[in-house]
Parts: sequence; structure tokens; C-alpha cells
Amino acid sequence: MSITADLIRGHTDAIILAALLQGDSYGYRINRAMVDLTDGRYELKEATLYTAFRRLEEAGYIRSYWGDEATGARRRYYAITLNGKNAYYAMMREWREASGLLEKLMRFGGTDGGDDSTEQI
Amino acid sequence: MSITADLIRGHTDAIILAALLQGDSYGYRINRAMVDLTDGRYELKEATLYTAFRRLEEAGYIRSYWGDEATGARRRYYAITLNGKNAYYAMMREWREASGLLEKLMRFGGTDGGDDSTEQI
DNA sequence: CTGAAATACCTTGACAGGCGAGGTATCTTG
DNA sequence: CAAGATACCTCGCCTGTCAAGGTATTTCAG
Repeated sequence: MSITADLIRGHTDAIILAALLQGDSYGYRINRAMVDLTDGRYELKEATLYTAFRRLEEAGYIRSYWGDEATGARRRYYAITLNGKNAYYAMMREWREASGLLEKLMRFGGTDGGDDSTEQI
Repeated sequence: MSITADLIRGHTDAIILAALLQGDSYGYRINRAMVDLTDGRYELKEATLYTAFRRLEEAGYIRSYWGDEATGARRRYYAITLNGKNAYYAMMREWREASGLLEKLMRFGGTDGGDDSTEQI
């Protein structure tokens, strides 16, 4: 089944920026790409996605403009800015460090002293 | 500098359970172990820690009891339960899957279709 | 002896991100 | 014509984090 929300929390921005690194895109399509890439195990919920777009635009990491397609529903396209790219690389560095730490912490919580009572039930 | 909270968010429970897999321990010590293991780059804040203890105990993943040390401040020890161990293994499986997906999504957001406008500024 | 720091616990209230539910409008297809 | 896909958006709740504040005990420098 799908990944729990909290494991994803905080990564939404990086995911969206990564998608936009490939070129301008719009909400619905980015969402679809996520589902496809993960074989349906992960989906950016719409409310989350659009909230993130607004957050990212406010931060100056993306710009938006309306598409001019004559056919189909109107689309709001997003483009990553220079600041956005820099932010993305920073997020990736953070992610690498954090996941390394997490791996270490979760593999071995390490109370290390090992003297106290260790009775189990 | 320290890792941002949101990257760690949701992993607190797994971290605590991992620590308790090594044997019973108490809040202050677990916290110290985290700081030591990560060279100070990550710290479980006290409020977060004690909130998590209550959450985990309520879920039946840990049990608690007061230590009987004659010296020093009183300590509340925590022990992981069978349910807690199972939960820990489940969390680890989830983490493995989620981090794999995340890695994929963040490395390549993949709008894949690559037909639309791709102008950048 | 005194006062600061360390050990050890705990609660309250605010905040931020995720998302269920609900809504709008257009186009396609049976 | 109705249903479903495409495409956008908002409101309000929930949950986990944490700054700030608090208690009590022990240790140790001055």
C-alpha cells in the first residue's frame, strides 16, 4: 500500500522542484508522473500539491503562467527559478545527510552503556 | 548544522524503538545517545521525545516503570514490547521502501512526456 | 555553605504541512 | 445526454514538532 504521509512530509517541495528541473509542467501532470514512477505506491494529494505550489512560488523557487492551449481545460504551468534550483540542490544535500543519520539511528539506537536492567517481557 | 525537523519528522518513533531494542533505557539517556551518535547534528527535542513516549505507550509498543536508583534524579525506564518490535520492523520496511521511492522521485521528477513548452528563464 | 550546572522529568500552546471533502469548468466518449 | 477524464482551487481538521516554562535532585567549584 501507499507510503505513510509522515515519511513523505517535508519532501514534497524537493519532489516538485525535481520534476520541474526536467522542464516546465503543471499540477495534474506532475501528479500523474509521481503515480506512474512509483507504480501507484505514492501520490501527491491534490490539496498538498497546490499548497506546495503556492508555498514554493511565495519563496521565489518557482514561477507560474497560464498555458495557452486552445483545447482542454486551462493549465497553470510552473517553471523553476535559479533560486529554486539552488534550493533543490541544498535540499538534496540535506536529504543525503539526513537519510544517512536516520539509517544509523534506526539501525542502532545505541544506548551503548548497556549496564542497567535489561529484563524484557 | 543540524538537520531540519521535517526531514526527520515521522521517524521519531522508529528511532526510539530502535534505541529500546538494545535494552531498557530512559529519556535523558536516549536523547544523549542520539546527540553522540550524530555528532550533535541531530537532537530529539525533549518535548518531542516525551510526547513520543506517551504515544508509543498508548499504542502498546513500549511499557514504562520507575527506576529504583537510590542516587540521582528518578528515572522512568521504558521497555519495548513484542508489539513494539513488530511495529519497528514494519517501520523499517516502510522506511526502506519510502526512501527508495523518494530517491527516485527527487533524482528525476520525470514529466516524461516531454512535448509541451520547455522554455526556461 | 552557596550557587550554578548537570541530571532527569513533565506540560502548555502555537505552528506548519498533509489531506479529506467539497467545489468549479471543460472536453471526450459511449 | 450522462459519465468520466482533465484540470484547477479552497476550507478546516489532524498530527507531530518544539519553544518556553516548570519541578526536583545531585554534584562541584569557589
